[in-house]
Amino acid sequence: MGNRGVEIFFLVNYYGWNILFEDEENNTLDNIFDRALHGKKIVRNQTVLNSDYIPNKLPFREKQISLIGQSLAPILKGNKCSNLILYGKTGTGKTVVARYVTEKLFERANNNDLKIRVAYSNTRMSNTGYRILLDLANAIGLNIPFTGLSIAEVLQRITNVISKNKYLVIFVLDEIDYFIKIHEDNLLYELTRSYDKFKPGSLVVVGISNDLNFKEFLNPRVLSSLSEEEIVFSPYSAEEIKSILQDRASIAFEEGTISQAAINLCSALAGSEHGDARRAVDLLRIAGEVAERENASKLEEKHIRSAVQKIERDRIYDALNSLPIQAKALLIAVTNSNPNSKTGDIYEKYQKVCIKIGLEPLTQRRVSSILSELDLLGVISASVISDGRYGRTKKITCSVSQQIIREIYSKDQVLSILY
DNA sequence: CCTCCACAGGAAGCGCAGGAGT
DNA sequence: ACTCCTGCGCTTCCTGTGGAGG
Repeated sequence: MGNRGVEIFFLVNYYGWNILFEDEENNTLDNIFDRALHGKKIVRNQTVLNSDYIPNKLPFREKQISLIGQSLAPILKGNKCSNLILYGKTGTGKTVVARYVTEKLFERANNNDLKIRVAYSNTRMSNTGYRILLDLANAIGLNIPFTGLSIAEVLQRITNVISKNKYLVIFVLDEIDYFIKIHEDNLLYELTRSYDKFKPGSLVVVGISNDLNFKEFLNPRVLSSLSEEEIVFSPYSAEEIKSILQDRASIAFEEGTISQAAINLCSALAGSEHGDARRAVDLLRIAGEVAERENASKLEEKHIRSAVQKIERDRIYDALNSLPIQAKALLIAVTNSNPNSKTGDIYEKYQKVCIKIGLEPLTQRRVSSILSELDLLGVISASVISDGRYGRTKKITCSVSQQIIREIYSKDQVLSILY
C-alpha cells in the first residue's frame, strides 16, 4: 500500500497538477473510469463467452459424448482402450467435447485412486514433434528442456516415467491433420502402436481433425492403429446454434439486456455458413464489449454488426503487422502490381522494394514459398495456372485493399519511407 | 502430336541460435 | 571447452507439368 502512494506522488510531481486536473485527455480518462465504476453493465459473466470455456452440458452432442465415453471407459479398469479420431469442421465442438469427457474421466479416476493423466496438445501451436512431446511431458510432470535433446531421448524419458509410475495417459492431439500434412507420421506411429512399451502404464491417443480426408496423408500402419474408432461431428444447424447462444447468453448477460433479434442475427451471421458455434460465441462476446463501450443499456443488432467489422479489421491488422519484414516487402510489391500478376513480375517489383528500403532480396524460390504462405493467411490469393506456351505460374491478386495496407505500413519504422 | 515456357514445388543441405551432457 | 542435438529460415539444385502454339 505504501509503495503505491509513493508512485502516485511521484507521477503527480513529475507531470504537474495541471495535467492531472485540467488536461482534456484526462477528462476522457475520468469518463472511462466513471463508466467502469458506475456505467451500465451488460455482461455479467464473461468467462462463459471465452473460447476455452467448458459448459456443464453440451447440447446436441450427447451421442458423441457417450461414444467417446464408451471408448475411454476401459481405462478406469486399467484395460487397454482404442485410439480415437474425432472428425468435424471448425466450431462443431470436437475440442470442447474431448476436454469435457476427459475432465469427467479424470475426476472419476481421482475418486478411485487411479493415476490417469490427460495431456493436450494443439499441433498447430506446437508445430514440431519435439513440442508435442513437450506438452505430453508437462502433463505427466516431467521436466524437459525446450530444446537440446533428441526426439528419441525425449520419447525414452517419457516412456520411462509412464511405465515407472503406472500412469494411464490420454493424449489429445488437436488439429492433428495440420501436423500430418507438414511432418512425417513417424512420431504418431511411435505413440500409437507402443502399447507394450509403456507397460504397466498405457497411452491412448485421441486425434482431432478438421479435415475429413486427412487419412489420405497417413501411412497405412499408423492409420490402422490410430483410427481404431472414428467419431464424426456434423455441423450445427442454425437452430442448434441459436439454442447454444441462448444458453450462453442467459448466463453471460444481465437479464433483459440482450434482444432476441440480436441473438438471431448472431446465429445467422456466424452459424448458417458452416455451423460454426465458436464463431457465433466469439461474435457475441465482441458485441458485448462493443455495447458496453458505447454505454448502451441493451445489446442490439447494430452492436453485432459492428462486432463483425471489428473482428475482420483486427484479423487483418494482426495478420499484416505480425509478418516478417521480407513478407511485408513482398506484400507491398503485390499491391504495386496489377491484379493477376505472375510470380516473375512480382519478384521484380519485390527486388525494387528491397533496394529502396535497404533489404537483401531473397531468392525467387523462397519468395514463391512466402507467396504461398500469404495465400494461406488469406492476405493474397495465389492460384497456380498454366498459360500454355507462356509457362506455368501463380496468378497473384491482393485480397486486402491497398488503402488499408498503406495505412498500416506507413506507421512501420522501416517501410514508412516508401509512402 | 510434340515442344517448350515459366515457373511450381520437392530434396538436400547450410549456418545460426539455443540448449544439454560430459 | 567441447560435442551433439533440433528448429528455423534460407539457398541451391533439381524434376515435374498444363496447355498454347507450332
